Amino acid sequence: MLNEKYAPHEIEKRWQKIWEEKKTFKVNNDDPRPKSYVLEMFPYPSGNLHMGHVRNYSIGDVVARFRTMNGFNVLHPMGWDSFGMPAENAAIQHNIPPAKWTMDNIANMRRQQKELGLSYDWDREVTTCKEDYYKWTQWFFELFYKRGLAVKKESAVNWCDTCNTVLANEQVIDGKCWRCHHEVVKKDLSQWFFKITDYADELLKDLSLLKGWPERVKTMQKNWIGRSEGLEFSFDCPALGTKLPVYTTRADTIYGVTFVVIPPEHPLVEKILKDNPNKEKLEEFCNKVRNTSDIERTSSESEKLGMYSGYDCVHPLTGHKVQIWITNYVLFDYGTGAVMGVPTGDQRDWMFADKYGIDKIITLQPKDKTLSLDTMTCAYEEKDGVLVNSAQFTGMEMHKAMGAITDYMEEKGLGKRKVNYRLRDWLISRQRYWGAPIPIVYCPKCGEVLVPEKDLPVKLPTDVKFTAGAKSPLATSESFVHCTCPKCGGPATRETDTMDTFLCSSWYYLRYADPHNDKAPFSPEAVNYWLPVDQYIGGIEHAILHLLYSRFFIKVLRDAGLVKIDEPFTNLLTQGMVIKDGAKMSKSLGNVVSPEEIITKYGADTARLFIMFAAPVERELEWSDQGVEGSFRFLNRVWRIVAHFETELDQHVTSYDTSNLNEEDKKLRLVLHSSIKKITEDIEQRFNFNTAISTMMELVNALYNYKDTAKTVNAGLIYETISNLLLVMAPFVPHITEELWNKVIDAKHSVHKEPWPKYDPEAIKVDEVEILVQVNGKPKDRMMVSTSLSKDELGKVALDSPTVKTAIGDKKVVKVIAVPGRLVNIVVKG
RNA sequence: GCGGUCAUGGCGGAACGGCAGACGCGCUAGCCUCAGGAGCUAGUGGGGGCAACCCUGUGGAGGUUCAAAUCCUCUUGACCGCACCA
Repeated sequence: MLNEKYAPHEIEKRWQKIWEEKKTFKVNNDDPRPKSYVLEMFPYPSGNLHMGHVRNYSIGDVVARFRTMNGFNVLHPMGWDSFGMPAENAAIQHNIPPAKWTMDNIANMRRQQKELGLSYDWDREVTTCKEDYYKWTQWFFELFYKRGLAVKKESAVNWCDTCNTVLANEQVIDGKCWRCHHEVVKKDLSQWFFKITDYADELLKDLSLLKGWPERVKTMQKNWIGRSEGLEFSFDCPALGTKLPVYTTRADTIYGVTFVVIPPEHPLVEKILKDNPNKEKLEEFCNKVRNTSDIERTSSESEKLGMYSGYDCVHPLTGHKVQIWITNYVLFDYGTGAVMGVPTGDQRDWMFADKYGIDKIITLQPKDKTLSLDTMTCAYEEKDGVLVNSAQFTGMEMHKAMGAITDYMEEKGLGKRKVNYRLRDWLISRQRYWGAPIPIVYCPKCGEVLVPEKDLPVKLPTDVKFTAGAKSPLATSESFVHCTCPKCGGPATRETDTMDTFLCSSWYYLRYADPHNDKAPFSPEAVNYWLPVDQYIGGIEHAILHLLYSRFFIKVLRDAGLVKIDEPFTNLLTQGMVIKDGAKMSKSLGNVVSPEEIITKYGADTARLFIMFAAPVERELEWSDQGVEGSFRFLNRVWRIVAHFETELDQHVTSYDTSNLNEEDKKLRLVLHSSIKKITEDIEQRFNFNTAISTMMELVNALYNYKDTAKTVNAGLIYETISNLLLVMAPFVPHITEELWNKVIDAKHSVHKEPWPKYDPEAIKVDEVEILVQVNGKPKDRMMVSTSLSKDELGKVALDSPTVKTAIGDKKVVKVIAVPGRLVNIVVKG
């Protein structure tokens, strides 16, 4: 006998225990069913789950359970991206060891996840800060190193003073640190880089393979990689005894060059300064520019400043003198680090020339107009025009001229075509403690040496001071720093930096395939079976960072023969944020709703249902306490209607005569089968979980309606309806459905192991349908007609309607459009 | 500046080019109840009408179409990404 009242807490605790004991969601690598890999981005163990997590995992859980019910062997794992700064900050502030802080948080968050009833195979849990994981992260570093893709190089890098570490380009948002939001400064340091730029072209090109990714994410990656085609050529600088190479995408404006600009970082500056009469002032200027913050320096709004170097170079085509200027508006690490200045073709150059009185030459103008320096007030930056003052290219259309001039320069050996990328190499060193140590040893004799594979992992020491300042805390551990050289056996020191945590997360989805392997990061059989991830689900904030790094990793691993795939994630679903009162939930705004609080009040099923119902997955979800009540009310309605029909259900009438149904039965059966169809399509094809749920609500409403209107209860139909209702609801609200299934349908088998229901096409066929009759597009009448009518017959019936006749009056019927099953539109004139 | 997304009742949101507002929240009225912050029933875009009904309506202006929230052009606003990348 069912309880009269729905009591979520008792039900949920009980079933969670049973699922855990029976290992209901355990998955095997050898299973005859087709595989499906459903993955949610693993969390950083910050301490507590927030609503964003709940949304992420609820979506993943619905997809995973739906696929299981549809006959797939589904891999649905969970783990912890557990290296990172917050653990270290806890150590500094509260004197708690980072490992303890992290593991405590993991335990708490895992408990919260279990309270949500998520269908993870917990036996496959991975934790990136554990030795059995970071051993392989280090192993991958070595793989990259051996393939020449991990290199140490000196360069101006992003430095966050608050976090005391360097950052990758991708981790600098608007000139600020992605974690602490403090301003990032440039520092010249020797750091480890992964050469992601070697794969720039493929990372761009293969975006076209990702048909299951949102356009938005692909566009963001495309822009981030930023491929551009242009011409690289050099200006001769006889006075400095060297050449000055520049890069341009506007070869057509080459005859308009009147100066060349270089940044203070440019190697030529040293030569310029030597014996320069203006040395002091130039040096002062260079230092001033170098000390400007990065945001200021790279903002398009900041003033363009420069100083004439005192040296000129020679235009390769005209032989004219071209002044060399040192400026603050050129990026040293893009292209050749020097740029040609064309005042009439580029607004920045125009303003710069105006300010410092540099010559301007018009070399491009509109087809139907002649430009003059006397009347021009800004550069001509239009995307069409004709060349003037450009020797043999004068009169040529600009796009044609771009090619022609480039060809000419190549023929004469003056320059060559060049492709440049905005993407920079991935800086992976971090001067932090809580990360995987870089497995490198520095030997006075042998230089840079890899730690042999058999000695991995290089373990994190525990005898460190966290207040090391600009150096990694690892440097404070004597026992860690001093070692012997693996090559010569002499005394050596270890690299004290750790790896960016994004490296740990670039391969975790591979480890789930084979999580306990201690011989290799994974076996080829396991990854070949499970990978690629069929459905990846996570926040848009990783559009570039994690998703780009992971794609890069897979390409390198593929080239190393470790995997056979080109891309890690076939389909990507980017969920929207959970907000409240129009703003992101945050402690400082005081608008945080904690998942635990909701689970305590209504249970996990309500929380999951509401979060799936309140908004389409990709859009922002506005949290509404009243909305949650509505979801809870719905589950209560389900419970009561099942309880109401318990007597009929107990008879287990699993079949009935469908050819002899009364009106109420027919109606309910139609709603049932069209609901199954709609819900299946909503989940499978479009991820329209919100409308899938509204369809379930309609089905429940139909059941209530049946209860009130049916003169007799058809026990077979009720059994069919309620068992199917529980099945389609199961992925969304696993506890209540399991309980009801167990009590009234099948006490022996889990609802979550049942096959997904199929609708009966016969049941959704109707003999008669209501169609709308329009006259000139305006609704005039509606009528029940047989579905077997042809278009012509439909038109005739419509024209016969008295209402329609009145509406037509004495006007002339011009055309009749009939759409079977929908409407007839009669076009009249006069 | 470049690239992208979006705009529908009081609110969250539905709607293969085919009856706009499904479903839910909120609100109103009624029933049930000692009571209700429980449950049930009905109503709920705006304007008009006693009424059957009529007019109007998807940010704005045009266009395509028998038919437009949906397609096209322009425009306004909001949000997001990149941004001195030569």
